[in-house]
Amino acid sequence: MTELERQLEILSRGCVELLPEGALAEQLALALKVGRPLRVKAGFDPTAPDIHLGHTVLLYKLAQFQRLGHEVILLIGDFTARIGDPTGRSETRPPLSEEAIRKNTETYTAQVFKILDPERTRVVFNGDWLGRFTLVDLLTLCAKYNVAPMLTRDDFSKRYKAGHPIAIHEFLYPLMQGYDSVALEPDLELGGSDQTFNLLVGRDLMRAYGQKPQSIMTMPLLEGTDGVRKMSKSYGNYIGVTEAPDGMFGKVMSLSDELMLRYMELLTDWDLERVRAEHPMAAKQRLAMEFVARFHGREAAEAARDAFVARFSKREVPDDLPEVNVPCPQGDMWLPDVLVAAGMPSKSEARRRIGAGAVYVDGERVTDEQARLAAGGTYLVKAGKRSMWRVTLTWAHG
RNA sequence: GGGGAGGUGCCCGAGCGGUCAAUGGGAGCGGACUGUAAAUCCGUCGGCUACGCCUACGAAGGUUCAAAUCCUUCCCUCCCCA
Repeated sequence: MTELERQLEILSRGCVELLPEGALAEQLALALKVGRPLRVKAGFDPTAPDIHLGHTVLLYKLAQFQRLGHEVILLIGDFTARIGDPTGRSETRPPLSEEAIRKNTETYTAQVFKILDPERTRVVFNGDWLGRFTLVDLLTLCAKYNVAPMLTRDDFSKRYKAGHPIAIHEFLYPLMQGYDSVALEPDLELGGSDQTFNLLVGRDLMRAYGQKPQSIMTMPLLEGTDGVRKMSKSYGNYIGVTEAPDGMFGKVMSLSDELMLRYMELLTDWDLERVRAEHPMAAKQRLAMEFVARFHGREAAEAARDAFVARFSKREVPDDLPEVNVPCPQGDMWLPDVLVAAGMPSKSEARRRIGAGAVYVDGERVTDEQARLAAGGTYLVKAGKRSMWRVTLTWAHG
């Protein structure tokens, strides 16, 4: 396999589209011949405070470029975030405050370098040039694009036909994003598959400004832990990169087998054929380790795995059990009251769990709703697979 | 500007004077089976030591022995015409 083939294989893994066809191969061939790395741009609007695994699909791809020696430009859309990308929206986005953007930018950049090599990443902010745009600059920019292609976009055309408002500035979003490419002159821009239109506008604008148009690589939007909808905080199906090791490990372990392969495809460079031959659980543990290590380090990953295996595979009692101290005004306490004190949302819920046979005290299943625990003792209380505490009933005068 | 429809539990969505804490589906939760997977099956899904009581059907009032269901006002969504 030649170096060109090797790079092409790594880089094209998982991606949805490479436009125009064959462009990347040509660019790579030239880059290798001349010894000049490709300049790759990817933009992120700091519209949310934290990033999740879904965002890291692009970052991982950028890291792959880096490892092959290419130049990565990470564009922070601090200016474009103020408008908000209208892509896929059925209505105008509310604008973000500068304050929120600034804060998000901080956390973003911190989290991004868990994946990217900071030494080899150029971070730029589009506020640096878009913030200085004059009206003349803007008019020049606008003169280089047409309304017609804007209206062919699915989201805009739906809104237009339905008579829903499209604010003029929403047309400006793709133009500004495209202008970023004019300002940075990348060889290739990487984006989510929902960004295809915006990325193509970048090509058109570069051409219009007399530059060599960038090629385009789009990546799929990662499915969330439900395996259906795209990963998103608002769907609650996400794995955040700042999540605690144990929680992250557990979430990965509960992915379906099929989804696990999808995550591996997009977020690792592992040989999927080989993974398929493995026991799915072993493979999943490896993936969980990989993610935890990526964001929290090797040691944390090992600890998370050990805790997981002990707790769920061997069903041992974890040693970091939450300790709960419950003041007990009498000689003993009604079990549902104890459960509520430990963290159950309500006594009704506690009684339901007892009735369902989910409650164990010191390893013994309790099915009697009227059960009471004596004050002064410490008990191992379990109320379903995810709720377990070490409860101490402290005798206290009421 | 004119006309019409509607706001119900986490979500979707029935109910249109009592038998409604409110059918059904989804999500969630628990149990069984497991690899804390998927699939499947069963159960549960406002609160309260409960064959009863309290709080709930956009908000506030009102009519009734009795209202999610009727009336009034208000708030908010959506659709059609111009």
